[in-house]
Amino acid sequence: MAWELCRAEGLAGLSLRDIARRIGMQAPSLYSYFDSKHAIYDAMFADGVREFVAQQPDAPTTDPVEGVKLRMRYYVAFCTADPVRYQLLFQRTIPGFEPSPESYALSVESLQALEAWLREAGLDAPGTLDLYTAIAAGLASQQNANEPGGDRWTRLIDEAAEMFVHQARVMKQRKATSGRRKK
Amino acid sequence: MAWELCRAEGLAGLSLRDIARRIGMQAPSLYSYFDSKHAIYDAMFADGVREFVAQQPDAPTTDPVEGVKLRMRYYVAFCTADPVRYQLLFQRTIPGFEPSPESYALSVESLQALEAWLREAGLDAPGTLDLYTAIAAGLASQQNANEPGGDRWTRLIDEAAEMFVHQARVMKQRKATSGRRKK
DNA sequence: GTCTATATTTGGATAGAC
DNA sequence: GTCTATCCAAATATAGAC
Repeated sequence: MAWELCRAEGLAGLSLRDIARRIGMQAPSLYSYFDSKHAIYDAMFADGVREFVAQQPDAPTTDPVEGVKLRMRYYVAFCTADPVRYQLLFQRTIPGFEPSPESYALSVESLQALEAWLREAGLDAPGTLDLYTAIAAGLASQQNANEPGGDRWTRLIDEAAEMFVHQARVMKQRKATSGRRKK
Repeated sequence: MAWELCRAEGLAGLSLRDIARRIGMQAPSLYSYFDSKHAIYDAMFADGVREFVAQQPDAPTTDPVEGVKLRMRYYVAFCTADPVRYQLLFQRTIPGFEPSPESYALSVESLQALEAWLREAGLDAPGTLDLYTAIAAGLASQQNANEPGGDRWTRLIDEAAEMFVHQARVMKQRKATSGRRKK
């Protein structure tokens, strides 16, 4: 079915009537497919995560800097391509909406995949994953909030990736050093 | 007047009735002070920016790492102390709301002050300011979205500050080098 | 300047014909 | 399964008494 159509548009302040009209239907027809408006949100949430995972490029763990650049570019492009989807999936500021456990599990999986990738790339000190998500989310968030459609922040991705990998290595080094010291 | 009271609570999905009740009034009484709900948003936006500026700590430009740590701690604490205020001021996802030119000017001023501070601290290569705001916003955004009230991201602030200053210096160095090369 | 009462609009959801 | 018609609740905003 073509529910993906409405995804590209928006829903933060959209009514069921608006959503329905965009896909050439009347509002009540939506209830043949979904129990409530939140069920629509949830389906879009799950759909968004699946698409994020499916289209994610393979990134080399043998060259962490290049790999992180690739991954960050993809993430930020995904977020800025559809700010409303970004809001639904990552900002979670839709009033009253929380994804169902099943949908949420999808996003947890995706995060674990990122964690595994970072480990494989040798970037696995505590806090490294969270630092990564903060940097990537920050670039996307600033771009969407202050200059949607522009590149004032997206053009910093490569520099940010280098910065992150450098810091991740420092963190790992510190961990090793303090570990030795403790022994 | 005590309109600041409602600021601490929330408004993303709040009605005028809710706002009014929190300050011990009835909804229509608000119209003695504001022309519309958006006018309330705008007043809260301006008020939030003013408070952000007023309470900002002095940070030493003589020790950029320490200064950035101080500033980032303050920014993230300000954002996480009141996620709804954060949404209103920095995420800008309140449906239909845009600050008035006068209110917006306040936030531009604040950003220019940050830029001036960074320059004074010697961190003034192109993109440095935007990298700073991305990192700070990313930490706040992730904390609020994924673990409101926790410290999973806030505890990374000092590390992030060190990382940022290091990168800012790299960027400045590169600029100087490429400048020489061009000459 | 604050209240009660109410107008007006809008949005989510249901009923029932086709 | 999609439509029209409609119900019901909630929200912004206004009118007018006090």
